[in-house]
This record gives sequence, C-alpha cells and structure tokens, in this order.
Amino acid sequence: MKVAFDTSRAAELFHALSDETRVGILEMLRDGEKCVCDLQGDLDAAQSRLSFHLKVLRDAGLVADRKEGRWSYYTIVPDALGELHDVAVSLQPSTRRTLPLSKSAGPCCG
Amino acid sequence: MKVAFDTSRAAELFHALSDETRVGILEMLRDGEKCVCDLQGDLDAAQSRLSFHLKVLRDAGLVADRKEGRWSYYTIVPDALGELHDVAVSLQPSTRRTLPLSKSAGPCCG
DNA sequence: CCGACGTATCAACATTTATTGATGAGGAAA
DNA sequence: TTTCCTCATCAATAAATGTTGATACGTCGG
Repeated sequence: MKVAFDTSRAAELFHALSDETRVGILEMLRDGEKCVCDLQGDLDAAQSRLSFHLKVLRDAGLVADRKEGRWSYYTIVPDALGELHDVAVSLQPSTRRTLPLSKSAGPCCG
Repeated sequence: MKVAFDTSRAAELFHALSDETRVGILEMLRDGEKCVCDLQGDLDAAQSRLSFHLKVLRDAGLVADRKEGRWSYYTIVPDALGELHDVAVSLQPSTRRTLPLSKSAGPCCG
C-alpha cells in the first residue's frame, strides 16, 4: 500500500512553517486578507524582515499575493493547508503496524 | 474566539520536520518500531547523521526511544502527530473571514 | 514633475543547522 | 578480559538561513 505522499514536498511545506514569525503570519491571515503593513503592525517586525518571510511562504505556495495600488495583500492558499493536513494524517502510525516484539527470532539488523 | 494554539510549539514541530531525512524517518516509523540500523539501511544515511536527526525528532517530542541490549528502538509519539494535525486544522482559514473588499472605506494601514 | 509612501530586493553580517570523521560508552559474545 | 557491535556525542567545517540597513521600483497626491 503506497502512501500518497511526496517526502520532499512535505519537507518543503514544513520548512516554510519552521519559523515562529511565519506561523504568526499564517495565524493572522486565517481571518482574511492582509496587507504587509497590517502584519507589520501586529507582529512586531521590520518591513524587510516581513517581506523576507512572506517570500518564503509564497515560494512554498502557502500564501498568495495580490497587488492593488501601492499595497500588497496576502492570503492563505487553502489547498496548501490541505496538503499539510494530509501529510499530518499520513504520518500517523498505521493501525496495521509491526508489533514491537514481533521479531522474536532475534533483534533487528538480521 | 481564541485559537487553542501555541505559535512557538507549532514552529518547533514544523522545524523538526523541515528536513527530508527526518520526514523519511517518520515515514518508516509509521509501520512500527525500528532500530537505528534498520533506518540506516533503508534511508541511505551515515550512522552519525541519522543519530543527529533522530535527536532532533526526539527533542521535539515526535519520536521516543527504547534501549534493548545494544539496540535503540524508535517509535512515533502519536500525541505529537495529533498536535501537528490540530495545528494544520487550526491554520485553515476561518469560515467567518474578513472579505477581501470589506475595507471599502479605503485601503489598509488606516 | 516632485516628494512621500508601501513594498521588494540586495549586500553584509551573524546565527543556526547539517555533514563528516573520530572518539567513547555500554552491552554481548568469545 | 578482550574484542566486537550498536549507538551517541563531539569537534571541525561547510552550508543554509535570518537580520539589518540601504537602495530601488512602482504608485499616489500635490
């Protein structure tokens, strides 16, 4: 039973979220579109720093941006969070698992 | 409505999984306990490298180890994957979200 | 056209993380 | 006891990542 699962894509998603600032950004975007200056206010981050982290999220496909006048608005990409969710589920131990002591004929490394 | 959500814990979990080797380890552990040498065989990793990544996963609480004779057996900690799952769900955009054009009185940065 | 604004990008630097090879600790077999 | 096996840890180095301040680019208001 092959797992519908791309290891490197999974790592890419996790990597994009491996920073507290970036998780904070997603938390804020949870309830709708925000421009950079909104985020800058709530998180306490310099503009270039925020821009950097937004780029990381964008490159991973977790957020999308939209330009309007001089502002950039960011939103969550729901599909990407769907992927994340699927990975979290896929990693859960399978019910049909090798029992700890099933190797009674001797230890591992046969 | 406060989100049951610890940003720094979330980042910690994601960080631990932000590496392809470590995701690969969890994939293998999905179907049961494995000793380091088992992992070493299937993933193609030097022993000290594997030990390093296992430590990262262990420090994040994602795996647990058990010593038996000269072997160390590793297993997934289901609760940690539960946390991961919860975070993935929590990050999904709320249904009650700010509409993109709800700020009709003018752009952001009030 | 000019200056202010919002944002992206860049260069330089600091910090963190990963890899490798060597060493050490504890258990097991002879 | 001696030696081998499995694994953890360390030191050194390499590579990736995050931060800061400066600069550049497009847009808007005057």
